[in-house]
Amino acid sequence: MAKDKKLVEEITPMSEDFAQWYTDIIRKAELCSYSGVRGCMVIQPYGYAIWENIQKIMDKRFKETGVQNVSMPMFIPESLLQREKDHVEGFAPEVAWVTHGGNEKLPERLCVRPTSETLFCDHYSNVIRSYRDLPKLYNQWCSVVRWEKTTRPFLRSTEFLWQEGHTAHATQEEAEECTRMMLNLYADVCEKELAIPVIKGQKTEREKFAGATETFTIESMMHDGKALQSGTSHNFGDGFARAFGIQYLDENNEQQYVHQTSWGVSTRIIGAIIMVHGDDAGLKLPPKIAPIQAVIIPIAMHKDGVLEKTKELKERLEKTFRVKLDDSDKSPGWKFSEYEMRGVPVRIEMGPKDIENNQVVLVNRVNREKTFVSLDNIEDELQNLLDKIQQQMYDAALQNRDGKTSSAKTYDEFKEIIAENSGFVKAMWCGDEECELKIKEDTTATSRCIPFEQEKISDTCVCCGEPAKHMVYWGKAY
RNA sequence: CGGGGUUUGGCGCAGUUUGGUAGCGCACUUGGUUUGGGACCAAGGGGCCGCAGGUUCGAAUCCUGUAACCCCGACCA
Repeated sequence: MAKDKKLVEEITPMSEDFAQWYTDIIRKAELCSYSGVRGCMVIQPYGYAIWENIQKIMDKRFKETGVQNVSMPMFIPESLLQREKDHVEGFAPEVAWVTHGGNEKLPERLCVRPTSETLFCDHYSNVIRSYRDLPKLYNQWCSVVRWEKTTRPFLRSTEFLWQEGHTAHATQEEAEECTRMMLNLYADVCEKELAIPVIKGQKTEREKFAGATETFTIESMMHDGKALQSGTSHNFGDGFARAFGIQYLDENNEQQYVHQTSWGVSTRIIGAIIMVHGDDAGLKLPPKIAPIQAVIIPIAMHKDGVLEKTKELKERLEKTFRVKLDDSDKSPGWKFSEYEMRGVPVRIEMGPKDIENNQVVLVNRVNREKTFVSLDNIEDELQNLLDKIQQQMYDAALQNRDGKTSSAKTYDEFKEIIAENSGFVKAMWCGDEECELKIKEDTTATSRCIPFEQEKISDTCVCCGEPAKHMVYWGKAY
């Protein structure tokens, strides 16, 4: 259709330039815009509303597991940051420093938190005395700052919003269990609420968090086949506890070190939602987190009491759903495209013909399928359609991922797949960091994770041919 | 931090080669006609040409410096 052409002019087609498509979507849908500070973005109302919905869902789930919210300072004294060796080495290159308070030079410079392990540890060392004080299950919603070399909206910005959970436990088993539980929680939120299928697994030594004994991750695949680490959960063992002196007296009156975890999900997940679900017409938002679940478009709204009827419908539906009525004097066609671009899952058209027949038209954002439904049971029909869309989006994302996942037995095969079509490659690995590095140098692909669900592709490492220890997902990543 | 590109009303661009005081489309405002896939007519408003120096009677245009953004690599959520 000729009109469709005009529509896509404003959004670069994915197939032409995926990166430009991503930037176009963000700008056109008004998710965020650049600010006066390099790499820092203004998250606009529509983008922030998505974050708020994710927050609500996750916060509720955290609390169901006994987690409490707290707020930590945004500054970390340099000496505190340096307490744990691996941690400071990991983060020091990318921290911002505060050197002055007013006109006075500070006696010790303060780092703007890149993550808050050290603050939580310092606090825990002050408040934990007895096994009766454990576990501590804290979380905070905040922003952190990392002076990244290159930035991209949502995916990598200098300052970003996230939640960081930090827990302290009496035993290693408890900490390990918590680490896995939170990873499962993240995976469940991604799959059930955001309609993003994920692969759960463990990061290799090389890819794990600075200071952790083990890092678990959920990896998702974007529409272009690239991987995005979408959430992580770390087990710290007692490493931080030893560095910060976090000890408690156990039941036998003996001093013990606590075992800790931390886990986080950031606004990067919004980037995942955009890149997993979107298409050339714009965003597609999963109904469960869409700020607007259905938009009502009046047709010929100055005729036959259309406007009044659509207002009535809005008041009726907003008791159950997040709905918007667009009664601006833009043409209906403009509105159709606009709300598709903004990813609103369902469009409800209501015009004189519909009013005459006591019906409305529901249009599915995923496939533009139209259904005529009676006003009598509109609530049920809308709920069914939203559920259906949620499922369709998950299925489509899963299909895309599976279609771009392959396995390789030989190194030539491996290199060929990575070079031709980006995506996940399942291949065996000997466990040696040398091979990981070589693969990265040869192909730019990195180990995404050692999945919990192992398969045996072959007996030997895809790179060096030595006996294999694990099956690993490899891929190019954001 | 390396290699490449861009920067001119809100957005997208032309103008730069050959210096002469800024233009187009969309968006915006007002009025009217419209409305089932980005409507039409008419009248308006809006730009220290990224920033700082320099050359010149005169700079968006030439020279120097600098910043931001985008893409490709190295580092990360």
